[in-house]
Amino acid sequence: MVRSVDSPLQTAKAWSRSRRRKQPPDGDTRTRILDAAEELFAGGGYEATPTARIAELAGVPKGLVFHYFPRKIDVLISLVDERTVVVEEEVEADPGDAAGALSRLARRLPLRASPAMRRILFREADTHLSVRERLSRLNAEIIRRARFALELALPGGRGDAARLEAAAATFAAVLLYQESICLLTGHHIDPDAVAELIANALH
Amino acid sequence: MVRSVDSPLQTAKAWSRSRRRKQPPDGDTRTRILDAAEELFAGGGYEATPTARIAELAGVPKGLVFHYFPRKIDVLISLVDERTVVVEEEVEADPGDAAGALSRLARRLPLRASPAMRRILFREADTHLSVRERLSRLNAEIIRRARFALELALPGGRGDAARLEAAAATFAAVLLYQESICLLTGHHIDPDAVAELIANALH
Amino acid sequence: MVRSVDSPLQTAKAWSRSRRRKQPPDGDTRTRILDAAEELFAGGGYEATPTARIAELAGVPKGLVFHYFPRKIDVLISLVDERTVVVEEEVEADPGDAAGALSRLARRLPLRASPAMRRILFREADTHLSVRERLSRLNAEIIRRARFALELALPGGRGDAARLEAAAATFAAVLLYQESICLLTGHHIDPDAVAELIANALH
Amino acid sequence: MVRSVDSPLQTAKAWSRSRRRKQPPDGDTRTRILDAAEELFAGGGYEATPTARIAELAGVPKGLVFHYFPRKIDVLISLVDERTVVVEEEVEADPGDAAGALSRLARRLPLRASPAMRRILFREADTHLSVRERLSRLNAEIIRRARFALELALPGGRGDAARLEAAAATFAAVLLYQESICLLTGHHIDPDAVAELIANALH
DNA sequence: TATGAATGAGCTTTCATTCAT
DNA sequence: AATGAATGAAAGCTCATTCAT
Repeated sequence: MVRSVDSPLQTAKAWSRSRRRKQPPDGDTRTRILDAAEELFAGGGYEATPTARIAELAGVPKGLVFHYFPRKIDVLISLVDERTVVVEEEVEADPGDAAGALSRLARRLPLRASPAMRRILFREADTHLSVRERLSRLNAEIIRRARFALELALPGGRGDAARLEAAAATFAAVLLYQESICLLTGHHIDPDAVAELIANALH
Repeated sequence: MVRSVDSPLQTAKAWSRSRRRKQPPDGDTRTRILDAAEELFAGGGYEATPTARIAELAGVPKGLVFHYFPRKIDVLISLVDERTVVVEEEVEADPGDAAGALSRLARRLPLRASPAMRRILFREADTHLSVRERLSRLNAEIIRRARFALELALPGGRGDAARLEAAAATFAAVLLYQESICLLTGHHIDPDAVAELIANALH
Repeated sequence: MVRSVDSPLQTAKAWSRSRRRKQPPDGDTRTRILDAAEELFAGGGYEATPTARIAELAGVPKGLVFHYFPRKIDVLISLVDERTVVVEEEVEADPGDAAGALSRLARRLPLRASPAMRRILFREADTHLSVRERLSRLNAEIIRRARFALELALPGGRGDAARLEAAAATFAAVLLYQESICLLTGHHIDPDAVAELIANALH
Repeated sequence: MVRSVDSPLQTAKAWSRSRRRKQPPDGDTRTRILDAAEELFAGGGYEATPTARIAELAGVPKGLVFHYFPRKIDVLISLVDERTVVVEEEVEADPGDAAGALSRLARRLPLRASPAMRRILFREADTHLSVRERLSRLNAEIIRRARFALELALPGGRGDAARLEAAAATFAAVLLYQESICLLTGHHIDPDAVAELIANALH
């Protein structure tokens, strides 16, 4: 069964609840290590997190972490690899309602990842290539979908391609960073309002 | 279109040239240490940069770094404190031209900081409170100015306050993170296009 | 007069010989570290002894010291905690012979500790609270025993309580510091002579 | 004018009051450095006191300390040399009253030194030879005087020489360390009571 | 005499990683 | 798979001492 991500605004608590239901009671050792790393990387950052604390939080001996993940960076790589899935599937169009389509995109990012993993994805993007690539694909996918939604709603002008591209990229940027912005500056942005805004802008 | 020297997109080299001309000669050892730290923090991140490498790049003995900055974090704090100035001054209004005003805001962020310092500001926001606060103030100032520019151009509707706020916040988010997005994902966003987009959206 | 093996004046070499025979084999790495620390702390003092030299003398890598003792001070604390036992048990009285009882107390301090540990106990008393507390308890115990020995030998006067207390405290002070005095000033004090002296004084 | 030390129990506050009266308002630079060192060495110990903190407390630049005292150890040496004077002068005898003579000795140690300096003398005895020597001389002088006081009061037996020596040494040990004992263990010893005790013991 | 920047050796401590069991 | 002791390189930081001014 697929982990659904109903909204980028889903809380961390709700996420872990939904995950825990589908897994063995405490999860196997490898999973517990990744769980611990996810929490710690999201909280204090990859560099500032010693492997010893990962092991401690996971409740496993220190040496075991290196049994599953030969180098520390492999924990991060595995985390991103296994716990951030960029969903690249086709979506049905809705010719009449660009704002609605964007709004849906905002509420359901093409990304299966916990809030913690989203944070890691943004924060550790320059720690390792694999993280950056994942983020890049996510960004591209959001842009692709936003462009698709907007194209249908537009009469199809000529020089409008550039504006459309800018609109899609803007929408992606806001979606990706609204969470970080809110965490860092306390300033909340309503994705639906942005969706409507962008859709309006192209009329 | 040509990027002016004042643009946030000016190169690192151009920045340091312009700064050196006007900074007081406050003993260049401390300055060299900060220069080195600025470069290294921007490149590899605060946590991943040993003080020894800062000293090495600055061409000073290791101990001297701690003469000026008792703790490593003080280097970061001083850097942000002294090299990122959020400009909070009044700007002239231009009632007729919201897009132009936003465009000008994009080209001339209310922030005096080198590209490297901007990178540090965004990247190390959760490393220390002082960085987060500076970023927060910058974000608030951009929103304030964007709101101001848009207000004048609007007929002055009733329930439009929320839309206006969302537009301003969106604009700020994109401006702040366009540079990071570009670096991380390679996807470039044209600030002028975003300015026009946002302005259009509110008509 | 021959110093018995139980005497506080037994040599360091004799002590370690006797200990090694009966100590449980509790992983000898930790023990070797403590042995080395005991020797070095006694010789040059806690502050003047680098952990690196402890490791070196113990024949273990530097990092291992911190595996067992997270902070340097923990080595001292553990040393005092595990290697200085203040014996607080009841002793049989000897009503007729106060001098003899004191003499026995002098020869057999209510303290199980090597000469080196005794030195550390006295020298590092203001380095850490735990050391001071141990020394305090030792002092109190000697006083308690001395008072007990003297009480029996006294006819049981009225205002003699104060004199008795002073005598006991004096005896304790001399016993505790005779070793230090001898080391520092070269002046030797015979505990037996002091015992006889104090006993006589109360008649 | 000579600094009088009326009693080993004179408080630190009283001492500094009496000294300040006879000196120029803040004392010259060298004096201020020694004052600061005296306070810090007494408080935290020689090894644990950085020269920088001495300078700071003295209110002089760091470099100046090394102008007056080329090596850190010279501060300690000068302190002991100049601020602990062992008084080796003849005293009038009082044939009838051994207890009184000892009591007077206790109240007026043959040592001109502040309480802080006394603490330094005992604590840093194995830090440097010159300190140890000073302590040794002080001990010897106390013993000499105690012996002198006791000799007169005794009938003058033959084998009593050893007992007399032990008594004198005991008295010295208690006097020297009563202050330390009190500080470390909180156990107070009344010098007068000890004086009477020792005097009684030899009858 | 006064000053504080400069120097570098050495300190405590951290940590990724290895390894024997 | 599991365990935690072992390892040593390197980190942040301290500090006595020097030196140019």
